[in-house]
Formats: sequence, C-alpha cells, structure tokens
Amino acid sequence: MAGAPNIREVALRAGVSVGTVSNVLNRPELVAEPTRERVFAAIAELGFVRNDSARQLRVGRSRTLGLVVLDVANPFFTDVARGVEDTANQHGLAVILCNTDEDPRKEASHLDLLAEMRVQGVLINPIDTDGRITALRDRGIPVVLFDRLGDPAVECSVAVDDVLGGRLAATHLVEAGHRSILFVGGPLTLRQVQERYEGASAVVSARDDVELTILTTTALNVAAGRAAGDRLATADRDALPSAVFCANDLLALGVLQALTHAGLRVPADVAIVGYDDIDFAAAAAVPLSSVRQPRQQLGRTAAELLLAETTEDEHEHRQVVFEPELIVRDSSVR
Amino acid sequence: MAGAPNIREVALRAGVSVGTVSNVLNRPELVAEPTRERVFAAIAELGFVRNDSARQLRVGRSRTLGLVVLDVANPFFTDVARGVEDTANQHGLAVILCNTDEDPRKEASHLDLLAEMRVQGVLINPIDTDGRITALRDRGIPVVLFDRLGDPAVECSVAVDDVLGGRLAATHLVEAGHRSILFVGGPLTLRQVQERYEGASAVVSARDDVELTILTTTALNVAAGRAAGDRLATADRDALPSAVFCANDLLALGVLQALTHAGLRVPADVAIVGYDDIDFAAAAAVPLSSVRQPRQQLGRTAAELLLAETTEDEHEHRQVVFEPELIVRDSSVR
DNA sequence: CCACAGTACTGAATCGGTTCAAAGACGGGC
DNA sequence: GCCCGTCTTTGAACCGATTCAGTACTGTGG
Repeated sequence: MAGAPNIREVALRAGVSVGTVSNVLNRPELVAEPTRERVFAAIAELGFVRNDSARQLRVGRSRTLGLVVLDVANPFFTDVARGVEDTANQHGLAVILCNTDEDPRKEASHLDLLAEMRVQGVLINPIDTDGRITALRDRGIPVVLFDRLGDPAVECSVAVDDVLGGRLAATHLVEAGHRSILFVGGPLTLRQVQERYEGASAVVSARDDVELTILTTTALNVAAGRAAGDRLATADRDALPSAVFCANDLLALGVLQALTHAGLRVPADVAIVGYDDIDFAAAAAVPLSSVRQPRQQLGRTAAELLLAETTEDEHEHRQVVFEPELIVRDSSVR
Repeated sequence: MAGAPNIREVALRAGVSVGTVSNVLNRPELVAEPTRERVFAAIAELGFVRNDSARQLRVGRSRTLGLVVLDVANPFFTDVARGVEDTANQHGLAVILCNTDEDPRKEASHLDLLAEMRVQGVLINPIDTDGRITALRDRGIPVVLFDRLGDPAVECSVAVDDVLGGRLAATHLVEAGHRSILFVGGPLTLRQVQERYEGASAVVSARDDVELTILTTTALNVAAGRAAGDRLATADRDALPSAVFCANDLLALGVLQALTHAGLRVPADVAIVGYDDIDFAAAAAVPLSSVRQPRQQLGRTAAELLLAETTEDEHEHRQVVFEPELIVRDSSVR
C-alpha cells in the first residue's frame, strides 16, 4: 500500500472513477474545474506517480528516443547529444544514450534493448548497416542516421560533408607548402574515416609533387593517438612526414602529446590538423587547427527529422548535409 | 499484424501455450529441449521482440537504472558514466543518462520521469537535496549519491574527499611559494565546490602570510572559465593573484586560455591548478597540474552499491570515500 | 496394481493505465 | 412539461507478458 498507490486508489480518495483520473492526467480540459482540483489534491496526498509501463502498454509506444553513439567520452558526441536532448525535451521525450565503443556486438545488443522498449525512434551513427536497422524499421520504429548519409528511399539522415572536410584540410596543408602528409585514423570501416581520407586523397592525387600515406588506428581516442604519435616519433627521422591530418581531434591531441613528449616541435617539425573542432582543440598545448562541424545543430536536426517521421502522415525522407569549415590555429602554420 | 507479433502468435505458431513461450524466454531449463527449439524457431520466423512494458508492468520494476549528472559535456562525468555502464551491463541493466546542467528544475523533471519509469535505482550527483530524493526512496527506489557524501542512516554514497583535494592543491601552491591564491569556482551551492574551497581555506588560514580570495562562477565549464580569466586579465595588474586554483579542469582550461590570450604567461605570471585530471588536462597548452579522482571506479562502485541495495535482504548503507591525488605538471611549477 | 514423485505443459488471473461508448445532469427553447 | 444539445462522468474492455495452481503423463517402488 505504502509502496505505490495506483490510479484506482486515487479515484477512490477523490470520489471519482478511474476514467476521470486518467482524463485529469491526459486531457484536463475535459474535466470540470472542481473535480480536477479534488483529483489533484488526492494525487498530492497519496504521492501518486503514474506507472509508465502500464501507460506504454496501452498506448503502444513509449515517450523515449534512443541515441546510439560510438563513444560518449568524445566531446563531439556529447555535443550532438546535447542538441538531441534539447529538441527531445521540448517535445516531452526522454533520451536514452547508448554507447557502442565502436563494437558491433554492443551496437546490436543496444538496438535489441531499444526495440524491446518500443522507443519512438532511434538516432544512430551506425558501425555496420547490418539487418538490425532494417528490422527496427520493419517493426515501425523510425531510424535516422546521423553523421552518415543513408539511402534516401528508406531513411532520413543528417551528415556533414566529410569528403569536403578532408579536402579542406589537405588543401590547407598543401598550400602551406607541405609535400608529405600522413593521414592518421581508423578503423577504415568507419565511413567518416574513409571519406575524410578520400577528400584528402583527391586533393593530393591532383598533383604529382605531394605524397599522402596512411597510418591506421584501432580507435578514435586520445590513447590511439598517443600510440600513433609514439610510432612516428620512434621511426626513422627521415621518414617523418611534414604534416599529419587526423581523423578526429582526440587522435590529434594524442599525436600532439606524443610528438611533444618526444621532443619534436609542432608545427615546426610536424604540422597537425584535426577534425571536429571540439572545445579542447583550442585549448591544446599547441592550439589545434581543425575542421569544424555544427555539432549541436547536427543533433537538433536529426531529432527534428525523427519527430517529423513519427508525426507526419505523408513522410518524405530527407537528407540534410551540412558543410564543414576549416579553423586554422597554430598547429599548422609555421 | 506485420507491426509486432506478440507472445500469443508465437505460441500459436509453435503449437504451445503462452505460458510455455514465457518459460522459454525466462526459465528455459523448465522446458524440454524439442519444445524449446520449436519455440525459438517460431520466434525467429515471426521476428518476435518481447514487449518490455508488458513485462515491466507485470514484474513491477524495470531493467534500467537512472544516472543523473550535472553536465554530460564534462569528461569527468562521462568517465564516471563509463564505469556505471560497465557494471550495469554486466548485470543486464541499461543506463538512462540524464543531464541537469546544474539546473534544479531539470533535475526535478528528470527524477519525476525516472520515477514514472520505475527504474531499479538512481545514481545521482544531486544539486539540492530537495524532497524528491526522499520521495523516490519512499516509493522503494533506492538512490545512491555519488561524488557527494550522504546520510549513512538512509543512503549509500560514494565520494572522493574534496576537502583533502582542496588541501592538496593549496599546500602544493603554498609550498611553491605562492602567497596570494585565487579560488575560481561556483556556484557555491554545489557541495563539491564548497568543500574544495574549504580544504584550500584550511591550509591558508593556518598561516598568516598567505591570502586566499574567491571568484565565483555561474557554472563549471570552459566558457565560465574563460569569462573568469578575462576578468582577471583586464583587472589591475597589481591585483593579480600569483596562483589560481580552479574547482575543476574545465574552468582551469578556460582560465588558461583567457590568460594566455591576454599575453600573460603560465606559470611565470600566474600558476594554475585544476581538479579532476581529465584526459585533456595533460594535453593542454600548458600541461595542467590537477587533483586526480578515480573516475571510472567511482562509477563502478556507485553502481555496485546500488545493485547491492536492490538485491540484499538485509542492506546496510555504506559510505565509500576515495582519496584524491595531486598530479603536478607544468602549470604550477616555475 | 496402486501410490507417489517428478517432469512438462496449460490457461486464466493479474499488473495499472487509457479509451470510448454510453449514461447522467443540466439548461434553454418552445 | 418535453425535447434536444452540451458538458461531465462512468466503467468495462483492452494492451501483452508473467506467474502459479492445476492437469497430464511417465516412471519407480512396494
């Protein structure tokens, strides 16, 4: 009894039927003023809290939305999450944040869980487009891809033009006089990584006096960056590239740390350009040049597309592409 | 029909009763091998996904756990979250991450939502201990405080000794010869901020040749730190403290950026010590001295205490206190 | 041949809101 | 006094999985 009063006890206390209590909660305009107040009083006295499972069971869907990201520790994703949350909260929805650590198995198990929860929709930065996403959609749960373009026939997506971003970074480095550029990033199965490389590659292959090599990493975090930096620092000094372009800022910060630690100077010995322009890029040991993406807006837009898909009768899938912007700081100018 | 097959349709297809399907799902050892296989086959063919609301409604509680933090964009909290997630996932629980932005209203609305969801428990770094936490507990939902000690009579809590942390930082600065120290942090209603100040204050007031002043901020992020740094930089040069101790690393990074931008040298003109030792502290423009906390372990321990509270018959509330550790880097040594 | 234990399975009651057809109350117009 | 429309309230059906008392069947020991 003390445990959790239900709607029946509230009805009893207020001297009305359960239907009326439910109406007070969901469509208060249907209930006469004095009755409404009696019900509110009863709710307050008993400390009644609606049981969301029961509500969901009847209504068929929940008031939550799933957000599946590669790495919560990456400020890029927390900024996107912030944008998603803003929009979701405005519409009375809660966000369930799931972390995949770039592991397809974790991704799968999170998606299964979200399916069981009957979330209103899922925002995901997918690792591999395996069948599970299609399965969700078949079950009537809309899925919006973010930071990755999808097939406009079946899904909405929001992305930033990663090829352009790669091109911006490479163009900047080439124009600054660099002739041997190393791309650090991975795993290459991540589309973002691949496309950023592709953009850089396009710029370089248009000229025959610039060399682009690649050093793949197993993850996109600071530790992986440090490891890559250490490899560079211990390698043959002549083999050292004159510039490094990293697939994201965490890698760049790691590389920067390792190179500095090994006594190399940035940008004098090696220039660095990162990607994402997270807040910490500007505060780095050597302020980091980086390709900026509209992070919060990415999240907001993704959430809006998802909401549109759940509410519109005639929904047409949209692809939104934002343009990245190069921010030049000390790490790439001699 | 295509929408979402339920357990009844699975039962029909497999030629068994709904009870048996449920048993296959929840206590497979009770079901004979061949039957079990028929049921699994039916589940696969129909693409059946259990409806978690129905399950929750019947069972009375969910398989989720709420984590309420001040700021998801702060790496300190994402690291704690990682620890919580590890432990929760090991026990088949999902984590709902809620962000309060240090706003009591958002905190309240998130707690209301978690109560409606009948989460198994809540891990919270509370802003104000208003009645809502007690209300949750009255309703049978255990609440564990983290990064903050609670009343051991009613709740478990995990914290790091913030007074000691403040003391470590201040002692270090005083021993390095600093005689005018500025504490930057706020709002002071946050216990962490208050206690870190208290620790520093205790060290300073034990001597009569050191002066400690305070500059309160409205938040604990990089932007607030930059604002504080700007105020310092534009103030009278004689009024400049010789060292700044910040309530967390985000503030410290902001202060560092603003001071450097204004042409002041760190640590020559002003020394800085931060708090949390987030990954980015080591990668800062001037590698930041900081007070390190065992972040992931904090999260893991908090989750374990919560799980203990939900499973043990005779639960005794525990208080776990970790000790912080001072990491000295360039920002505080001349 | 019966009693009994053990195993495998059944099916109806149950959790707690939401919804909607229908009943009731009330006032105005004729 | 009666009819009709509007506003308010009622109460039972319903969502889908879980649970448990009970049935059916098999094998064992006396």
